[in-house]
Amino acid sequence: MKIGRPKEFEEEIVLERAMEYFWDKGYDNASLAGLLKAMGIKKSSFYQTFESKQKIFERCMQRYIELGSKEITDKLTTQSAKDILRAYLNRSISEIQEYGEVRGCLVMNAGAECYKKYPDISSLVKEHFIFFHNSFIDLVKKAQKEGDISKEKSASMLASSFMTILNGLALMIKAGAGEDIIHDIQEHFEELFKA
Amino acid sequence: MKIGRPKEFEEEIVLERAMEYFWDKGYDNASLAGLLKAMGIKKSSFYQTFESKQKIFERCMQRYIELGSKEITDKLTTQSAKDILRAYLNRSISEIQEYGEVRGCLVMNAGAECYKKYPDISSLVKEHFIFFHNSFIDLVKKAQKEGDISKEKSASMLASSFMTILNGLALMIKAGAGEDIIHDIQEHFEELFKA
DNA sequence: TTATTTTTGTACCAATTGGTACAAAATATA
DNA sequence: TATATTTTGTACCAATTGGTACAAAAATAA
Repeated sequence: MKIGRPKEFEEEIVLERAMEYFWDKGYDNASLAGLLKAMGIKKSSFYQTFESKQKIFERCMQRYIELGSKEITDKLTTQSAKDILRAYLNRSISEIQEYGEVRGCLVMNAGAECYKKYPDISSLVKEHFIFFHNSFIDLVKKAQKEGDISKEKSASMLASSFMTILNGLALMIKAGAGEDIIHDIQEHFEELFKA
Repeated sequence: MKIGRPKEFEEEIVLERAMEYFWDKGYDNASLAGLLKAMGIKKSSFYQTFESKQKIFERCMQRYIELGSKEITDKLTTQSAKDILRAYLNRSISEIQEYGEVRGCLVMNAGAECYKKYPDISSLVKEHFIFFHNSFIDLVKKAQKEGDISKEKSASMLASSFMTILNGLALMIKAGAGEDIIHDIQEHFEELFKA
């Protein structure tokens, strides 16, 4: 067995708790104190295991993407690609309806927040951004192949537009958009992604 | 004449300097020290004239909207409504091309940043949000009347979509979107707002 | 049991935050 | 000139920030 005093927590579990906390609060507004409380570990354990606030945040973004990718591949066995795209849009909407809050995308939020302030995080976000974009291109292409989205528009353009709408909607809701405007956006989505 | 020692600055001027600073930095990330430096006044003058960081920020949002509205009415004498809409979209794009930075909309940024953290600012943003939306509805209706946008889609839906794209684009650029994706969004705009 | 290794708890730290207190300076009125 | 009024400059403040130091605790290996 491993020598020395054993860890009293599982790294993966407390990492995902940190991820949820960062997702709620963003980067700067996530205080170390709150983070430790959310993770259920003490400061010394935190710094020994995760090195710094920035380092664990970067790991949280990575974990966020891993979990998201896994979710898509899982859903693809039972849902159409277009339904998955629609589900992304409806996520912010049901969040606000059920919990009264919107979180948006952890990584894209970090992109906006850390822009011009934390270059390391920003460039990591930029890498992830490309991954997101490619994932959406794949989904659009699949939906086009399945006949649910017209093949007249390019998959790249539709993926870009979709990401823009997705992130724009979350921001709009945070800024105070009500049911009527949310409905407008849904209509816009159906119009853009018609067969 | 007014009794007592005279002010060494003009309130309106330093207010607009504060507005620019907040526009660059956001709310939390705008430090009092930086704000004072940008405004060119001392702490005591600041607190006597503007009361608090939050109060001056609220005044900055108000000023931002006043200046924006004035800009639109000015442009409407020489430009078509559709060109003004297009100019909004191109603003973020030329910002990134010329200065290498994107600021987005001061008020909408505040909406995202202050969401669930500063209820007073959030509810003020919500008020302004409605004003923005109505302004865009007016512009769309005008463009429809001028024959530059199809009358088949509702003005409200187009205004909502436009705001979403506008704010989504700024966020996308901050998160690392490159020229190709920006081009995709421009294409999407022209497609959505065709005659 | 003793020595070694690792984790955990607590106390501490310098820097920064927005905001206040108060005296000094600059003006108008009497 | 003396007094009232307002602005400005400086010193200060408590609270919070992310991060470090170090001893106590808990395990294995000898």
